[in-house]
Amino acid sequence: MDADTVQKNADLLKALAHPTRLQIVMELLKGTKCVTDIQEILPASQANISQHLTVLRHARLVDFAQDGSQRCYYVSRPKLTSAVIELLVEGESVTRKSRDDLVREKQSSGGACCVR
Amino acid sequence: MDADTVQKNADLLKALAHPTRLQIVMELLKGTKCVTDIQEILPASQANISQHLTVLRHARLVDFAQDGSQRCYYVSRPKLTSAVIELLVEGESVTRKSRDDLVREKQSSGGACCVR
DNA sequence: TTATGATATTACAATATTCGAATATGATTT
DNA sequence: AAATCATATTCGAATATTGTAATATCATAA
Repeated sequence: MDADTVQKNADLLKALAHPTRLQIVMELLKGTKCVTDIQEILPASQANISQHLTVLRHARLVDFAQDGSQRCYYVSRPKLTSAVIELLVEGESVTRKSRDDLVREKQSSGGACCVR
Repeated sequence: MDADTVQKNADLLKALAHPTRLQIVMELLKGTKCVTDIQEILPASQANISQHLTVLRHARLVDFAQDGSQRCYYVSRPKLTSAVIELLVEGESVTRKSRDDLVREKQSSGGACCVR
């Protein structure tokens, strides 16, 4: 990943990294919704939801189709977002390694490790 | 996902959502490294790298094993982090839908859509 | 065309993040 | 014990994010 791509991907993650925005995306993955629909589901004001949708839109994670006075929002990169959310839901447990574990790893797998 | 889990997962994403931290994790996925090793790879100061490692550690994304005066950092949830990074590298292209697309989706898939 | 419903924008205060500079801590070597 | 290497912490200024309140826009209905 070149520096520019790293920055873009960090920005993408940042857009997802807010509880309200994460919930909005999860709801939209279930189906297209307008702002009012989202308001009925999440405990946030209309203005606030609209602001979060703007952030998600700028990150190109969601988009909308206009339907009269409503805007039907949908997830514009559903595979990416649903896969990330799946991974979060799975919730890998934390691995702890001792110095000795690292020494052993260095032995077996060639040596890409800082341990002596 | 209950409210508490949403918050925790948003925090996890936030820890990853910084270019320097994302790069640190990518480097550590290649192999355990101490702070000095990371300094030689990334364009950031010692203090700054240490600060970012603290953030990653608090998010339980990395941990270290002490080796004398060095700290060998490693990724403590490698499946989660490598899978997320894989997805970012793949880079799903953005889908754009018209109102008519949404109407059609509503027709076929039952009706979980806000469109008329 | 006035009213209303749906959504966006602006302004602003509160809070959080970021990074550099300086300093501290802890282990190892001399 | 003093010097040195590896790393962490603290402080503070700059910047960014967040939420609320108020207002604006825009489409439709009356």
